[in-house]
Amino acid sequence: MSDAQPHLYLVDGSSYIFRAYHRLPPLTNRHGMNTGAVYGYTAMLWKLADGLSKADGPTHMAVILDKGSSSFRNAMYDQYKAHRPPAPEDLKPQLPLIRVATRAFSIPCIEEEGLEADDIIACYTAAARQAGWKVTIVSSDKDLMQLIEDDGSVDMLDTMNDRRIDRDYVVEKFGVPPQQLGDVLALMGDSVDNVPGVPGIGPKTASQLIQEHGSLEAVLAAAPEIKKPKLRENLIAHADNARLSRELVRLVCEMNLPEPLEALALQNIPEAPLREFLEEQGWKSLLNRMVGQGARPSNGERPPAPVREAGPGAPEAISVDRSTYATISDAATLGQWIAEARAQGRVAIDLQGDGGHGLAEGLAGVSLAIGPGKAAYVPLGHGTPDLLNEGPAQLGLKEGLGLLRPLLEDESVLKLGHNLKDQLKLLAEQGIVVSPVEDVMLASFALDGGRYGHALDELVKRHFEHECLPLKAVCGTGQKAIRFGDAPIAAATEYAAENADMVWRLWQRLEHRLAAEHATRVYRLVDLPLVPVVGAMERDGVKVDRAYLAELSGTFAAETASLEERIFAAAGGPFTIGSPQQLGQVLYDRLGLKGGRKGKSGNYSTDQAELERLEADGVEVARLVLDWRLLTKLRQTYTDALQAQIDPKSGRVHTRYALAAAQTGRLSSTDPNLQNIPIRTELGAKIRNAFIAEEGFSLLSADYGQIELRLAAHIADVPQLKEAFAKGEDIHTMTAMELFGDAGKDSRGKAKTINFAILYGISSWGLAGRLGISRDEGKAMIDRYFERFPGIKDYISTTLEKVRERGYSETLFGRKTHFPNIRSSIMSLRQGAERAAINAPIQGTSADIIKRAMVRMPGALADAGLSDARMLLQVHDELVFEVPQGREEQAAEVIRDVMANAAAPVVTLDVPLSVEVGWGANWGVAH
DNA sequence: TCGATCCCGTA
DNA sequence: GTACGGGATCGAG
Repeated sequence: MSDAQPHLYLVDGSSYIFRAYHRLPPLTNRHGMNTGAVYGYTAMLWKLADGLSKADGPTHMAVILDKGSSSFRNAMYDQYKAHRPPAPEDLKPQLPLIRVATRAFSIPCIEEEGLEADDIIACYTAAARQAGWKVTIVSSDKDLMQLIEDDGSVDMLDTMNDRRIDRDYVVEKFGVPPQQLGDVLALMGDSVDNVPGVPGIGPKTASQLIQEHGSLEAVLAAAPEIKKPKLRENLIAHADNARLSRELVRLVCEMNLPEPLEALALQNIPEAPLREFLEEQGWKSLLNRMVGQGARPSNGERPPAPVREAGPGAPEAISVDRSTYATISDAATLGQWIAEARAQGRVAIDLQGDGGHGLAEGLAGVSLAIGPGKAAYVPLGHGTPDLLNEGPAQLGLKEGLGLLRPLLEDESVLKLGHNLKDQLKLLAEQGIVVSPVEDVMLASFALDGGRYGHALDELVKRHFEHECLPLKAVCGTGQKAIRFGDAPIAAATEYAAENADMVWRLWQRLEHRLAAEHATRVYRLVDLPLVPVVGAMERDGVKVDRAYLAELSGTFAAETASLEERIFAAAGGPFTIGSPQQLGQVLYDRLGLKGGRKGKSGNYSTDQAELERLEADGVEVARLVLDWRLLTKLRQTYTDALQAQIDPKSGRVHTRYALAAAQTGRLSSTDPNLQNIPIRTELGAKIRNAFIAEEGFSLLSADYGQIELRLAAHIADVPQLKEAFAKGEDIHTMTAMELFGDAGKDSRGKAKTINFAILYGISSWGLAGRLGISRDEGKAMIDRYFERFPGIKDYISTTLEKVRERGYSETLFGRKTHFPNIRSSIMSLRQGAERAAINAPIQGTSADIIKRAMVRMPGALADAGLSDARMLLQVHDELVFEVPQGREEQAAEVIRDVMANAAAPVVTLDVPLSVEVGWGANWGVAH
């Protein structure tokens, strides 16, 4: 190591320990004390000290801690950090251990009464800079980011997420450089430290304002001219709070250094005290690392890094010149391209529709790519046929598709596409069955699910840092939008050919990862084969009784009108009932009702729970509004909207299923969403009766009973649950008996709530809210549940451990869902990710199973001589079919069989899957 | 015309 | 507490 510039590492010990406590799994030392956080802390110090001889590693190091509970900021503002919950019980005894651990490393530990760690860090940073040293602050606290210097002389290291935080990071995250960060933080406030900020201003607005005006004072000065009324008022009314907040977030250095800089030199660490500490704690793995290494755990030997998969990797820079794309308007040229595609054995294709959603309205053209940058557009339906003008030179639809058909159907030529479902649907209408195919959207979904969206332009941006020509640049937007087929051919070529080009390049990049990252099974055996199946469901659509819906609409409307009158009478005048803002004002300001709860936008909450609370207090208008909401919701969202969605050509409703939208692997349904048709309320359930079978057919509904609980029983290996399912017992009753020793209505209801809470990633707070009990009672109930069903507890901890280590969860079939926030330093994000990570394997396995059933269904029906039976809808655990009358029993047998055995042979479940089947003239009676 | 927010329907 | 999509309102452009 040369005598280069000294480099001081300042470790923000207090904040580290809190974060470590929340994110690391609990760990018990040999005295039965939880030491997870201290262990994490020790491992971190180890790693840092290990950098002594490394480039950019520390030459000097100190740990800075908070001391005492109040600082000069409390004198400034007595509410500062007032709402901080006390440290969790099992963290408290760990706090003094930090000092012990730090001493064991012979690293100085600095704390000062009345000063927060942040201020001490600011002081040392200033002193070290003055001495010409480099400083790295080991923390992820945003307040400390104010200290970062543009020239790199001060940066931060977030060891939790293993990343350097520098000026660019701050600019990216907050929109301003570190020098202006304090102003942004002052505006946005901090609910954890109870820094007030300005109401209604969050990170986004704060950053925008400071960027615009340069400083907090400038923002406050300009406040009267700000256009947005709410923002203006808040800025003026809370200017003092903003200034106070500015002082609260300011880091101050008003102390003499308790230890001189030179005293912080990092030495080789003496072995004895460290060994003693590790032995005391019983941390064998760290002890073993010391063996033969001397005390300093360096000498090049690092513990093996956790196994991480490749991931999307760094973006690959590409150069794209859209002007080189070809437009093909004659048969000879197209023939040459087709020949070259044949020679390559693969071709990327993209179809351009004519308007409306997806490709429903017909074909404007086809683009092809036969290599990176080698792409062309074949217009087929541009311009409107016109007796006087010929329109643009192009191959006609018939001729063009005639030439392309042999290529598209050639089994020896691989067709690459993005979201091929919609394109294959359209070609199928022309009688062209494309095979074989690969879909980059689905490949990306299988590889990078949960990481980001899988739209083509987003994938291109992520993988190539390239911006695709947006469709609106070609077709415009809104009312003035034109059909793709009416766009100028030159622009259409740039857009369409680029898409095919990008598909080609993406497949090159994704293909090899499928096998390497074990995503092949989900991609090839589940999602890809589902494409034509779902395409057929969309094409077939479901018949809807328009007259019946219209009648319901009428009834609902009349009912709504009378409710409206009564609401206005009770409210003392008309207002927009549908506006939560106005409703809140009427209830709490005009009528003066008590107990209004305001959300962060400053409006009163008027959601169902609040209105029900008012209703219980005898407020009649609350009941009326609830009824009004139910009726308007049903009318607007269902009876009216559904009528509008009936395709005039088929008289049926053709929903569209998104295959790569839901993180867990579920399908989603849009335009209209047929996966949220009402059923729970009596009134809502009437809407299901509008879904009817074609003349001579019945609607048949088959749904899995409690599939997610069954999967939880299997995955978490809970003997009692598995046994109950095997015997066909009522699962919630069984749970109630286990938990409470009785299965009265009340107990069973509670048990049911807990069972669901488990699936959703339980928290004592959430359960308490749901059951209307205290948090402690909720906690006790969860503890009891874990005690009775230890498998569930193990499942949760091992799942989280795995996700933290690898970054993703997996279903029984190997579908991965990534959780980028699982190690976030922002608690709410992290906890959200944890709940989702607990739920994803269960919800995702259920999605895999029903998808496998769907893939097998058409063949199974055909084999049974039921090719007239059609699968129409999927609602997560339910499939809806149209079956010829008189064949219902037989179809039910086949369907039940396919669904119940859909996990096999890949996965053998310890619990049976039950399938309930019903049928009738409409969905309401079938379900 | 667009995005954010609130509210609410399903599994 | 999980996973979605969509309607209305509101405020901005």
